[in-house]
Amino acid sequence: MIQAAAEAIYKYGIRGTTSARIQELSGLSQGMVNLHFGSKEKLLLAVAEELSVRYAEQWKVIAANPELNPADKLISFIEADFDPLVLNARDVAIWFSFRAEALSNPKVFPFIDSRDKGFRAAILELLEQIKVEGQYDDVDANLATDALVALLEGLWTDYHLHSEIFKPSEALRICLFVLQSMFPKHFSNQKIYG
Amino acid sequence: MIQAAAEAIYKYGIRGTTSARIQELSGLSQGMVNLHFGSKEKLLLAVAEELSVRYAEQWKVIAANPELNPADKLISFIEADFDPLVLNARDVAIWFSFRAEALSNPKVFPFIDSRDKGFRAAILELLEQIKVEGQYDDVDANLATDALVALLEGLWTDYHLHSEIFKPSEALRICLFVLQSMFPKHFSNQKIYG
Amino acid sequence: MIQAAAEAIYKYGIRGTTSARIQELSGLSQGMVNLHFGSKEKLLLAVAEELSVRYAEQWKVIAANPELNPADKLISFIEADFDPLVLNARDVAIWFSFRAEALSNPKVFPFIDSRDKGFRAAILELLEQIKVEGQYDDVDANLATDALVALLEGLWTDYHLHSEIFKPSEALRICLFVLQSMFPKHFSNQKIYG
Amino acid sequence: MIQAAAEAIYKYGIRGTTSARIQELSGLSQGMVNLHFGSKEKLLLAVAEELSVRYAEQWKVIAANPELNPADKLISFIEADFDPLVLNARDVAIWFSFRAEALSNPKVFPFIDSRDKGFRAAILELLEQIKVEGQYDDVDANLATDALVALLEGLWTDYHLHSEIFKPSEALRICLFVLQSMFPKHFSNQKIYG
DNA sequence: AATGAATGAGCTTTCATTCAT
DNA sequence: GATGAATGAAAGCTCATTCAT
Repeated sequence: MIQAAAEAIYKYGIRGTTSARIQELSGLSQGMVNLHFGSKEKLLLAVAEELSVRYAEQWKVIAANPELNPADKLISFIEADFDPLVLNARDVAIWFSFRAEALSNPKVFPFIDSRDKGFRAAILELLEQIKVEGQYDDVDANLATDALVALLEGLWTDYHLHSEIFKPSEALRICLFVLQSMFPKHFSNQKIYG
Repeated sequence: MIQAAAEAIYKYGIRGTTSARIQELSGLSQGMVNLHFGSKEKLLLAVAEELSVRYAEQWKVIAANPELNPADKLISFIEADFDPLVLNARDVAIWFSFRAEALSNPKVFPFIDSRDKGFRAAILELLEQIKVEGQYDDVDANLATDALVALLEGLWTDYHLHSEIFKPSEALRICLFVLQSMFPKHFSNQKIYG
Repeated sequence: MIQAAAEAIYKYGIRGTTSARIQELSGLSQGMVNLHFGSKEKLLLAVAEELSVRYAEQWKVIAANPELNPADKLISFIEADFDPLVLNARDVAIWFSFRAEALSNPKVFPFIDSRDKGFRAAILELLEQIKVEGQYDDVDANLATDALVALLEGLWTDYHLHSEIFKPSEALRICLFVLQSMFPKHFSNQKIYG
Repeated sequence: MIQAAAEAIYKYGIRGTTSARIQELSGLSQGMVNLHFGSKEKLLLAVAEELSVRYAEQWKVIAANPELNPADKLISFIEADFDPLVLNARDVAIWFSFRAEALSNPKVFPFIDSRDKGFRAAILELLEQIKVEGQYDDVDANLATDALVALLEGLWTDYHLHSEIFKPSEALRICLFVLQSMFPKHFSNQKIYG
């Protein structure tokens, strides 16, 4: 039913996501939504949570990998961000729907803000390691982190609006180009144009 | 009435923006929405258009200024992007509401996509000029443009979710830091930390 | 404005006859209806009255003609009933609209019932004269009157529903056929098939 | 609910038949109309259909009776036309309401025109048989049919406008009088005055 | 007298939710 | 637990009427 609700948000938008359409897409009975989730609103929150958990799980697996050096881990993070598991038209559309709801509906906030808490900290830690490794003394790791996080957000926005022409490989190149500008010793040319 | 509708979207979200609430916020009568806009939906489009036009006008004034050199013009673009005229809690919330609608409601798309068409071209032109000026031979102006546009988008997203703690000056620093990494001769340190 | 209202009833039906449509068809301003008629309802009554008066005037002119003998006067009555002045698609449609309203809206009743009062009496008088003239002893003039009046009503109904294929000459033949059956000496064959 | 809608049309006219009044008369909830009929308009069509079917069923039973000779069958037709099952104030009022709608709302036309198709053919067949039986060489069966059908229509109109004083027995006498005039051998005096 | 912007009661319809089965 | 007919609050919209100009 969470999938049906997700599909409904994607197809009809949050405003067009009615109980009837969720029911139609799920093939279940009318009463099911309220029986299992209490209300439509709670089902929508469950959709948000499902997305949030899926996104967090992915990068946490990478973060926990002891075999990767900081630069490779960072690239893995970025690649994961453009992985169809999380970056697909439906889920990104839902993500943006909840983002739009976040201000007027504080209950969804924790789910759509999940990037910010641990994710930013993980990026920051990597960039600080890279900074030390490469002796990039004039680089502010915090600024670089904010830049990278915002860049990823912006690329998701681009994907949301142009999912048909958006190329994940191109997005990756953009990120690597920025990283290369900041940390030239770690992110060499061939990785971008290879 | 456009203002009242905008306020309603901000306060109640797009889903909670009912005719009754628009009426309440405007202080006008029920019939006004349909009298002047034909339908609530058309009023919402008028809100989107108003935002779109306001945003476009601002950067076009800067683009048309012949006295600015490319680097200063670019900085003006970025500063304008964080100007309260366009970057304020209400309007950004509305912006995100329409972004979320864009996929399921193609009519709003032209208004929320306005950044992409002319704006990107203007940025690209500036970066190409800077590239030539500074002989940054290994910089791909297209990649840099995509990066900068995405960065601005991402910072807006950050503002949308954290408008109380977001500092425009910090956002500007992030942008300058990225530009400095790419075009060190043009965007010097003191501008960031000054 | 009465004409515009009549046109609206014809084009859109009584239910679809809104002030806006009357205004559009009249080319006048919104306020005119209330200014000159007090309310839309009163304008509709004026339409009914106009129709009623026009119908009554026509047969009364015939009734007042001293040169016609009873049989010819009766035929004139019938011919007048199928005259485009009263039997035209628009006016008959309006007639039926008000007939439908008559039960739930007693104010229109006098206008759409106008046939019954004087008209029936005039017919009865003619048939009684014809009966005496022709010594049709076994003909009940009252029955014949009711039959003829009902026949005319029924033919109007037929016209209302099939105005494109309805032929007034055929309707006249039907009436003459009935009259001939009742009063064979007065309404000869050749008049029907001539 | 069809009954409630019918009642509403009778009491308030088609214009006054609002969802609220149908609901009030039915004792059911607001949502019922749309739940079961999709829209108020479709419910009204269902009312028209119900009337149409009821009327058609009645005369078709008579038409299918092999025991009746043509003259008796014709009289049965006429009697059926004045039977309270179809000739009652409410249903005739509704009939006229839909007649008035027919021109501007083609969807109702099939239902209110049902008399014309099969009914006329059935009458014509009977009159042709009677004509042959009685050797009424100078009677045009088509004219007679048109006359009779129009007569019945006209008597319904009379009933619609004066249901309290209208006497079905009198209406029957009128019809028999006309038939007797046309086919004297088949429809004798005593049947009228008996 | 004439206008038409403005009004708001009342319309049809939608839809999340309930609850008897 | 599962169902879906039934509910009614609330939605968007229409439209006759008002009234300042």
